[in-house]
Amino acid sequence: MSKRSPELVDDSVVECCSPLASEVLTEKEAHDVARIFAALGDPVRLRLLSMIASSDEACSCNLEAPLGKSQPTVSHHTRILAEAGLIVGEKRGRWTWWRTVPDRLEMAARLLRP
Amino acid sequence: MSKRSPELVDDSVVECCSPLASEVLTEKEAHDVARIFAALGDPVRLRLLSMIASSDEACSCNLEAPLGKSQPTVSHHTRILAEAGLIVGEKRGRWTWWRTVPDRLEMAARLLRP
DNA sequence: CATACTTATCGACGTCCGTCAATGTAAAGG
DNA sequence: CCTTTACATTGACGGACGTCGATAAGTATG
Repeated sequence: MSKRSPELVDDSVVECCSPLASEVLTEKEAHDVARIFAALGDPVRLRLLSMIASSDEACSCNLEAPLGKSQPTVSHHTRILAEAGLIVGEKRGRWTWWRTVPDRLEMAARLLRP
Repeated sequence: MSKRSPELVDDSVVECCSPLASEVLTEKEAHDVARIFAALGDPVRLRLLSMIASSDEACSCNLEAPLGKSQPTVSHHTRILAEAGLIVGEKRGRWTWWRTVPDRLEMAARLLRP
């Protein structure tokens, strides 16, 4: 999909982490989890994710205008969300349709709340 | 507590946000929430938070060594976590004791999971 | 007070991030 | 084919971030 850094966040993270409080994160766990939260740590990406989650499928063409960002910028952000495993894109005909990955959101939530 | 940017994340955020999916975040909501997730988006801060959460109170003196970071760096990170409302520090005697703020973690989790 | 100790702040450095114009790529429809 | 459409990638720029040494500010103890 991309030449450099196709690197998705390791899937083992999904299994790995019981709530933060139960045990101290290792360095690797912290690194992987941080990438997920970092993806959530930008206002534009949060609104992007929010838009996708609200209408359970969204194509990029509907995202640029409400965000007020350029097409490359939107593409950049969808990529980061996708690499964090929070959304997935499916190309159908002309458009790419984005959906959230509930398991991933669930997993992130589980880290914060027992 | 600090000369510049004592600016905590607006508390109204705690009320504001139903799950991401239910309604598209406004720009302000996204901005405030992003600061919280951004605070979680660094491996060192995650381990820091994890350590504090595990032993429900921790003093900075116990944090530097296991993190392998300098004292100013640890101080920097505790400050960011505190400004995000995720931890609070209490000065008792010589040391500052840090605790997590369960409501904040709960709120962040609620955004991700209905 | 003087000293030791703990934490916060400052200044500097290198790196990463968000942004966009320009360009590339791939598919659809004539 | 060629044009149009949708999206990705590149390159560049400014700003934010993580880090640490040095230093300041605050607090216990002699």
